[in-house]
Amino acid sequence: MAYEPTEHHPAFEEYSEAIYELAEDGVPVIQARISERLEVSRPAVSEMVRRMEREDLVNVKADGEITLTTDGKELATTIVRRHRLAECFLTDVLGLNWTDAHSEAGRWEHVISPTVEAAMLKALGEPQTCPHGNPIPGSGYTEPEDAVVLSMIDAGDSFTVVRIPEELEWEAGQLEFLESTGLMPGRSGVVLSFAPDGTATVDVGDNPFGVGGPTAERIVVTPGA
Amino acid sequence: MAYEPTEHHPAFEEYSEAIYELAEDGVPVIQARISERLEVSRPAVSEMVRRMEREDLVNVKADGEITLTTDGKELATTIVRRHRLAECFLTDVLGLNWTDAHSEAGRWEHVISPTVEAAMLKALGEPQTCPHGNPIPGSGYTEPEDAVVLSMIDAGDSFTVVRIPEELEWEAGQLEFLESTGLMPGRSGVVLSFAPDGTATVDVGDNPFGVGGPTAERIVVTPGA
DNA sequence: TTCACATGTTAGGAATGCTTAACACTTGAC
DNA sequence: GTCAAGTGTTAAGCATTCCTAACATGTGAA
Repeated sequence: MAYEPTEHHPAFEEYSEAIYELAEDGVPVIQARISERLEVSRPAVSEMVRRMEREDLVNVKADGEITLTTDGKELATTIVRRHRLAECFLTDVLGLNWTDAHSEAGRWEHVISPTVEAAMLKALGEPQTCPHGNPIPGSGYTEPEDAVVLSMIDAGDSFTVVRIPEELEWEAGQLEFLESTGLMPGRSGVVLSFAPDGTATVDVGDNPFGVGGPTAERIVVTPGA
Repeated sequence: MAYEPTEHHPAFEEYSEAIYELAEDGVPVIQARISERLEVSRPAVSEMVRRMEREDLVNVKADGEITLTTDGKELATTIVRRHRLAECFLTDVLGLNWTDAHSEAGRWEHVISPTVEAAMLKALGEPQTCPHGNPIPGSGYTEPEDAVVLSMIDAGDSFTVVRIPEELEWEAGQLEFLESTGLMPGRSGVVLSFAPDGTATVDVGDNPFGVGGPTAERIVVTPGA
């Protein structure tokens, strides 16, 4: 890796991760989106993108789209891998809930060394996804081919949750809600109905509850139980 | 706690910890010692001490000795506790060696939350010392009353290792050496001889080996096997 | 007594990463 | 065509934390 995390540029790690995850979520990777995801001003992003370009971590296309270079991708996948591994570890070994695990992992990802990463991977039995179903880079995980978003399921049909995209994890209260309702990877349920505004009413075993349209358009599921 | 670690002054945590450990090791707590332990310039320490004084984390006596205030002590014990807990966790749960655990913990101490701290404490069965035998603040640990430094043991007498002070952990290669020879807390051995320069030759089961004078004056042991 | 060494401080500067204010440009809606 | 919204940039500045160079001061040894 050209860029060494030990060089102490935590911001490069944070920005690379954000760029990687925006692309993963299918969001156009432009400065404005990074600004929102990281909750920093647009000038801050502008400056940081320029510096990352200078360090050959990203390229900026003529239309403003930002892509990771080989080095940038290596840095990003390292951080994302450590983040998701840490989430697994925090939930499985230390018993944290989703919300706590997510926010903790946001700090842990910057202090985990290759040694610890290897030890965690071994202790966890080489998991392929984080607790929310997002793939751990390098694990060889591939999403089921018939994966669709929840809003594509017909009313009355059943589904199985595949993953809660990173984008939703950043919305306040979202993880608490999803965990409390049981709408988590591996669980199956039925779409009871759709409201005109796109809100889905689903049942995953306990009580039926509503899932807002934008959320239903992001949660990835497979058809069938 | 008056000072909130979330206020993003990681240096305050580092300096408080250094001050706490210097005092614990019996080293006079002055700026020059902090400068050496943290490997930063003396002007940097001078400035930081002034800022910590302003934030009511430390007091500076007329003779230059630095003491932690109530708030400073609270911050320091929090960080030291997390550091030593992390060392236990990294060695016991993830199987790291002493050296790796020590350097990892130096980063982990700044990202461990109260939630994770509680979970680690539970997972480890409420340990009272770190792997090197140093007390975990708040655990209620008290050092054996007959504890002395290794250099005080008479040649020919046996001893049991109590702890490797933090001071030695910062010396390059020291932890590797001690771990490889088996000179670790709980292990017993015999002092075979002392050289005129203070070097001790000891045997803790395998092959006899020499321990330098300054090191022998710092390792804490109890007389007897 | 004098000199060296240790210690602390001042002054000036740099890197990182953030802010707000202001401006320029594009694009879609009307 | 115009206007508003969205996007990116420049400029100026601030907080944190470090650096080197230079200087002041105290203390112990020769």
